[in-house]
Amino acid sequence: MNDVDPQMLKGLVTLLLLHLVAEREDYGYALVVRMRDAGFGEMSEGTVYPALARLEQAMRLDSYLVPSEKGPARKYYRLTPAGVLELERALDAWNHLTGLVAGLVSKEKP
Amino acid sequence: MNDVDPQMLKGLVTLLLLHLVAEREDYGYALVVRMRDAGFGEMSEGTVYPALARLEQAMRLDSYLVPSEKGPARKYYRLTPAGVLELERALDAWNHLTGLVAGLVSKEKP
DNA sequence: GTGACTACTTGACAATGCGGGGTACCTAGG
DNA sequence: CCTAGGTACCCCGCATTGTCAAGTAGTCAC
Repeated sequence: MNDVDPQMLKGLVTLLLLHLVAEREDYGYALVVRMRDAGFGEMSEGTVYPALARLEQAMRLDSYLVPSEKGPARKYYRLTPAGVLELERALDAWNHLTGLVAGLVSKEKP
Repeated sequence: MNDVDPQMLKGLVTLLLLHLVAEREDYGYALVVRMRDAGFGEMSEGTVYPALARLEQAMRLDSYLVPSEKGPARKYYRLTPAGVLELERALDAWNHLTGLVAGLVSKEKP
């Protein structure tokens, strides 16, 4: 019932995609579905595909095509070593950020 | 020693500013300093002032000038009723978001 | 061949953080 | 006087990135 603020998603998509791919190599459309299932329903293909392309161009991911019985070939993504590092970095940044915010905001019930 | 990912800050500045002003009515420059002290050193005046202006234009904040002994007049900000609601909404969105991410990411120590 | 589902891509658009510069006021040092 | 520095505000251009809509294609069922 709750929407996620689109602006708050910025920079998070990277973290999410790297994490999902780290869990299991997958292709774009499936990643969209997995994010939808995880509660990020607002994140549509127009968000995910460009983000994947950026990550690939930045050498955090690489890809390989796998033919599908049901439709066009699927482009699977896999973490590069740089991608693994980037995932750690992004996770640290996220934890750091949530820590800071929690420290600020939770002054009403100490 | 850790930088905050600029992209992850998007949409969060609003929440932070509303929260800080809710804690204590304050003026722009002081808010910049308070954010710096809170660990958001990257958030410069170029970020805060426009954000405050946006919030005022959106009727979440209103402002009044107070002369200062040390420099130009200070523009103090105060929450409007809509600002209070917006703060709650932003806080809910933030908690919702961190909850979703935590649910996704913390599968390595269940 | 039409429709539906899968799958990827692209483009115009908008929001917003960042950096640098600009204005102005005051105090203190030379 | 004039310069430096701290306070305080504002604005512009830039880059990043999410959104929405449209487009291309393949497969399958009717």
